[in-house]
Amino acid sequence: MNLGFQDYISIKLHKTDLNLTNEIKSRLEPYNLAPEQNLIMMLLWEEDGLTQNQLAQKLNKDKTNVARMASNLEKKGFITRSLSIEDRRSLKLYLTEEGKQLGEKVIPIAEEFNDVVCNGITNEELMELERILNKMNKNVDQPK
Amino acid sequence: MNLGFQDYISIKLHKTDLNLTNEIKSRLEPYNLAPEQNLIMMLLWEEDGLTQNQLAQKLNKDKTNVARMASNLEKKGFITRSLSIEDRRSLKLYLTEEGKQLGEKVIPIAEEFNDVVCNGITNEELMELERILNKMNKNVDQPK
DNA sequence: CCTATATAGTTGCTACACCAACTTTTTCCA
DNA sequence: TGGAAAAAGTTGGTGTAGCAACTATATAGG
Repeated sequence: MNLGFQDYISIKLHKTDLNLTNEIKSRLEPYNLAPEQNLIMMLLWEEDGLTQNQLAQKLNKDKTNVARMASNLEKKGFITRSLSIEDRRSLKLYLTEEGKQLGEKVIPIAEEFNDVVCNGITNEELMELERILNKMNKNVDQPK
Repeated sequence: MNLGFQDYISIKLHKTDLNLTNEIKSRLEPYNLAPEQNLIMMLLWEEDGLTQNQLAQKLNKDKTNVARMASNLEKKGFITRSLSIEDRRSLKLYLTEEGKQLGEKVIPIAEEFNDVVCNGITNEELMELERILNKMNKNVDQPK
């Protein structure tokens, strides 16, 4: 076969991902929010009071990462963590007033970023892209 | 607009990238090679004697990462680093015998991985995917 | 019931990823 | 030609990312 470095689709994907991550990182910097911390906040803005475990599943991440990111968000004052009453093993994350207000500034930034990324790309292309990404995910079978 | 968490294309891309990275990571583990270290090796297997700076450009990465990865590869015995004669600021990386032999085992792994990722995906789809990724890269304008 | 197992979270470890600040050469031009 | 600016690497700092091993709680079966 003999593929060259440029021929690996995973490498191209990886580069694009890094590119996008860098861009959103710089856009969020003024708000003292790192990209992955923002993902947690986005989920909390949609539904307050999620546990770390629920977040880990939605984000598809190792629970250790979520724990550390949540800890950082708590230090920054955007959320509080309290033991769940139903299950005292788990921590529920709640937005602080500051965290709620942050959403009003940051959500528009995220939507604007999405617009920029999708500029000149049709809906059909986006759906095609999703379809292909899903195929790849299934192919490597890390079950989400 | 009010996008939900699931609607951001960059998030989907990111998840797929992490998925693929995890898979190749576990495949390379038996060879004592981390995914990004492997990218450096792939470039050296194509062309021995590249400088760290050249690698950083090809990989689209910060020079600090390349420096540390190269240092790790040196510790593992896969490469040596020597000052360039033409420009004594730069370090050239050369494969050791062990590094060369590693390629004969790892390149097939990488190609097999690529096959798995692309399973059930047509060439047209791959080209479409690349086209869209390129658009996104241009849109965020990190000039590659 | 009460131990075996599972689950939520934390800590320690390695590997990216980028920035800022620094050293050492090189280059450029006034 | 000599000093400013640029370029290649390194170091230190923060923020992911996943694994292994650990604590604490919850659940299930004998």
